[in-house]
Amino acid sequence: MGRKPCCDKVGLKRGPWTIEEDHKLMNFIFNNGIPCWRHVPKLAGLLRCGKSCRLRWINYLRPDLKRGCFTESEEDEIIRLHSQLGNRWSKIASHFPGRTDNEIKNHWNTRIRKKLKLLGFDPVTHKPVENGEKNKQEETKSEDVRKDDEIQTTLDGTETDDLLNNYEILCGSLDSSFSKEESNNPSMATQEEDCLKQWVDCVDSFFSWDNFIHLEEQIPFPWL
DNA sequence: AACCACAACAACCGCGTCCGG
DNA sequence: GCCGGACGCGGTTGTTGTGGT
Repeated sequence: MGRKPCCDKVGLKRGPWTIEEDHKLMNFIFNNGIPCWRHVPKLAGLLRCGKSCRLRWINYLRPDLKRGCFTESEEDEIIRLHSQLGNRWSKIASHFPGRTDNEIKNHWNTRIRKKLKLLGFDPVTHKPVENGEKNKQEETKSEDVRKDDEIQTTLDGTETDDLLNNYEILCGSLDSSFSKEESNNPSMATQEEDCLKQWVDCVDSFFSWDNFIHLEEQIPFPWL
């Protein structure tokens, strides 16, 4: 029963990636593309499994990643998409160029879910929590959590009722098509440009580019 | 200054799906 | 159509950072 592990784990490194490992992986992918993740670690000289390399590349090293906090409008769209798609993070992420499913999932679990709960909505169904159920939940809350909730009931001075209204308006427009919005979005090109700039700034400060040999000649970047 | 609790994020794990043989 | 390998996804865990006591 069960699947074979994706790789022989003996002797493989785990945990946080070092700069040197990132460097090796990036250098390899820039020079060779991604032939087969299973072979990448060996060819790149890394003691990692292919899955780990893939994850690192997708979630952290990819040039088109947009790092930084989620904007309010991004959060709103995440909520809206989640109400439509559920926990299909990759599908949700596909609507946010430069954002990864992991990033969105983490943001949902750490912030948005709490926000919805505080507003009295079930983050799974996106429906208002029943009063009885809510009361039951309230009873089981610790004193500390309740205090926390009291503070949070007004966010930035906005009354909870207003927030509820906003949320309902948000969810009320579920029919609008995303692809249509995207295609009509004039800021999309500048967003991509910003992503690239951000990434270059980020990598610049992170690595010594002297270590890359004639990078511009070797990287098959589509924009070069 | 030291400790603790919590939040945020990175990374791992296991399963489902896809695809080529 | 079946099988097995590889990839992708979503849930979960681990690690690090930060604020409070």
